[in-house]
Parts: sequence; C-alpha cells; structure tokens
Amino acid sequence: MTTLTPKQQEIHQRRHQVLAIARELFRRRGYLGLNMDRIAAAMGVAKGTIYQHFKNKEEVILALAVETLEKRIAMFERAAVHRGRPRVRMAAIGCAAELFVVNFPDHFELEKVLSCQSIIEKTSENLQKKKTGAELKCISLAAGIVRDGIAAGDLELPDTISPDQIVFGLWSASYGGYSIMENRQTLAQMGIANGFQTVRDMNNRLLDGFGWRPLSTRHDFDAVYAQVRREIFHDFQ
Amino acid sequence: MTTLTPKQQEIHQRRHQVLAIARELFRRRGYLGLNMDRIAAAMGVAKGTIYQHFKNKEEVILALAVETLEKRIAMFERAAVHRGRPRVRMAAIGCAAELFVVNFPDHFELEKVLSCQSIIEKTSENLQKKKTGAELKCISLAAGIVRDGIAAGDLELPDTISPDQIVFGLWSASYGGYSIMENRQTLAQMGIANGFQTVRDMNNRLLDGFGWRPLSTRHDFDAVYAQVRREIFHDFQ
DNA sequence: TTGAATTCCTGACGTTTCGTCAAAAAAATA
DNA sequence: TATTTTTTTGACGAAACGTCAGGAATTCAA
Repeated sequence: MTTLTPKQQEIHQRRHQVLAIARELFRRRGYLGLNMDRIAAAMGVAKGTIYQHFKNKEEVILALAVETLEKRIAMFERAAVHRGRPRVRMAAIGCAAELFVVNFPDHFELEKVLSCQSIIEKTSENLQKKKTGAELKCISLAAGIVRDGIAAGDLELPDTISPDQIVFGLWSASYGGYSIMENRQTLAQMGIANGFQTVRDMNNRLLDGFGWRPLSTRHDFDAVYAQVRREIFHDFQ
Repeated sequence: MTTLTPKQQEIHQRRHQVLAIARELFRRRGYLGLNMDRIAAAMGVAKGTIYQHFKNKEEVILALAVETLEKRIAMFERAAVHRGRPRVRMAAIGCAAELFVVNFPDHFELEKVLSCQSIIEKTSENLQKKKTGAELKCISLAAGIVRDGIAAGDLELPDTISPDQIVFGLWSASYGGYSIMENRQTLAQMGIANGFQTVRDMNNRLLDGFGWRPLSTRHDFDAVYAQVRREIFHDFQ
C-alpha cells in the first residue's frame, strides 16, 4: 500500500541486519559475549542507531527468539498436514520439534537466557506477547491433532484432562529432555547414549499411558520418524 | 581433627554469610540485580574479601544452587523411604520434587540462570561437578525405586529402556513442566488452572505407559500425594 | 530548485559493575 | 616484642550499557 522511500527501506532492512549479526555473535559468544558495541562495529554503524531499533540488548535477544520461532511454526505446519492417523501425525510433530532443536541450536540457548526472570523483565511487553503468540500457535497445531485423535475414536480423555494438557505434557517432556541433554556429564553418568531417542520414547509412552491408538508397542514409530524426516524434512539436518 | 583458630572459623563462617546475603539479593532482584558490591556492602566488608571465597559472581550463583540441591537430596531421601509399593514410593518422590520447587522458588530461577552456556562457563569445573553430583544423587535415589519396581514384578522394561531412562523421563517432564508454568500467560491461554496437578498427571500417565503397576487409573495417586504431604512433609509449604 | 523543517545518525559521555592488586592492617609465629 | 605470614581494603582500570546534544542527511513545500 504505502510505498517506502529508499531511506525507510534502508531502516527497515537494518533491523534484519542487526539480528543477523547479533545471532552470529550470540551463537559464538553467548549472552555475555553479545554486546551492542560489537554489533554496531560489525555493522559499521554507530551504537545509537542500534538503539533506534531495539531498546536494549535483551530486546535483541528476544527478537532473535521470535524470529526462530517463526521457523518452528513453519516446521510444525509442515508436519501437521502429514497423512495418517492422528497419533502418527503427532509423531511427525515430535519429529519436527526434534529437527528444529538440531537445526537451530542457538534457539534453545536463547530460550534459556529468556527464561531468566531478570532478563525477560527488561524486554517490552509487546515482543513478549509476540513470542507467547508464536508458542501458542505451535501448541494449537498440536492440540488440533489431539482433537482429531479423539474425533477419530483413537483416544478417549478423562474429563479432567484437556487436549491442551496433553500438549503441555509432550511439550514439557521435550523441553525438559532437551534441557537436560545439554549437560553431557549428567547424560553420560546416566548411561544415556542417545538423548533424542529417549525423549521420543518417553513421549510415546506418555501417549500410550492415555491409551492413544495405535500404541507405540503396536506400531513402529521409529519408522514413522525416519519416514517423516525423509519425506517432509529432507532439507533439514 | 585440626582445630581452627578463631580467625579461620570467621573466614569459614563468612562463606555462608555471603551466600545468605546473595540468596536474598538474588531472590529479590534476580541475576542482573545481584552484584558483588552490594553483597560486600550488606556484609560490611570490602569487595576483595568476597573474591577470596568466590572467583566471580557466577560462582556465587552456582554455589547457591548447590546449597539448595542438598536440601533437595534430603527431601528425596525422606520420600524414598516411604512405605508402600515402589510405584507409590515414586509418587512420593514426585511429591518431594513438587514441594521442593514450591518451597525453594529461588532455586528454579538459579537453575535457569545456570542453564545458560555463557554463564556456567565462567564457573569452576569443581563446583560444576558438585552440582552434577548432587543431581545424580537424586537420580540414583529415583532409579533405585524403578529397580525395586522391577524386582517386585510391578514393572517390566523393554531391553532398550533402562531404569535411568525412566528417571530421565520423569525428570524431563517435571523440569519442563515447572519451566513452562512460569509463563502465566501461556498457561492461562492453554486453560491450565493447576500446573502442578498437570505435571503430576503427566508423570503418572508416563509410568502407566510403561505398565508400571498399580496404574494411575486403578489407584488414587492424588490421595498418595495428600498423604505424603501430611505424613512426610508436614513441615513444608 | 532551494531553503526550511524534519528525521536520522553519531560517538563521546556518564554510569554501573566487574575483577584486580598494591598497600595497609591484622594475626600468627618466633 | 619483633618479624613473618595472612587477610583485608578500596581505589583503580576495563568493559559494557544506554543516552543525548549536536551534526548530517533526507524530506517537504513553495
């Protein structure tokens, strides 16, 4: 609609430049290594200019997370339309979640930084809501599949448990599992060679616990994962 | 054995003082609000003295986490000796984990800060190992109960799954659940009124998925929780 | 086209906090 | 009590944050 002047385009562009450089810095040096002077220097721009786009360093980090979250939504959407029974489609979502973590390793680190109260509270409510919104989008995609499972007669939930709660359970186990996996020390001591496989197994058993058919004891979900990777996410990992 | 001079005692004492003040500061102001000058001022001591005990701010935070973790071990130990079938004892562990989170809310925030790569990498390997060791202590307590369940004939694990992996699953789901719960926004949007109850339910269903008897569909684990709180942890919450 | 008005950019600056270290103070030892 | 060792002190340099007055660039209007 409104055409942008070259200058306006440049400014608009710059936001992305900041994020690109910030992501690279964050990936290499982490939260403490990311600093505004360095971003400015790397962009060949004065520090004040960066602050025109982001009110502080934490807001940059939050923006990075929102950016990657959009990618996750796209991956979930791809997975959600997988053909098959709902429980198989849910496995495809699990596969997407796993590939997301592997392919955007910096995102998980962003999440951890942003989970700190004193860091997130420096960011704008507006961007926080954007992040929550992106998460909810993923959640609702998954919850839709749970509902499909119920509709298909593959799953009966007790009155006290909602589809969203099932998603909460899967999400918890995955998020927690991926977090714990980061401590190689712990994982090794527990004798867990393949953390991802374990997370998958646990998610499968959780759904088995609700009796969502086909049960993982009756259906080869490892094969489903392999297939999803091959057919839907051949461009990843 | 070796008796300490009054001076040595004072120094020894001071480490705890630092931690006590640091915890209070961290609780009130979080990671960014915790600073060494403030600790020193609050203790009526020069900053250099603090650095005699802790090489940097991050090490203080890690030490705080280790301190609270000892409390968790104590709680787990109390729960682990609960009378009853192994699966009921595992529920008691779950109850302990929940009460720990509620009663030491700052610990979870500490965990989140320490999960950041760029923060933990500033700390000493020595203290990191202490923390991992404390965690492994909790894990092995829980894994022991899994093994008891197998021994009692209440649970048969497939060859590919070890007792430690079951614990990994429970731990993941709890850790992840407690993390997600912190975002009230998300929780509300998902229509989850009681996050703790949901975490419990999910853990129960996970174990159901492995067929660990008695199944949560056949046994009132909510009653177990209530009982454990009443009988074992009456001095908490 | 040109001059005024507006918007944008700059980088020096004040501030905070970190972690250090030479010198002073205190404690231990002889 | 004198000397040595240990501990404490706080001023200091460095790093990073976020700001803002003034200068540069752009837009607008005649």
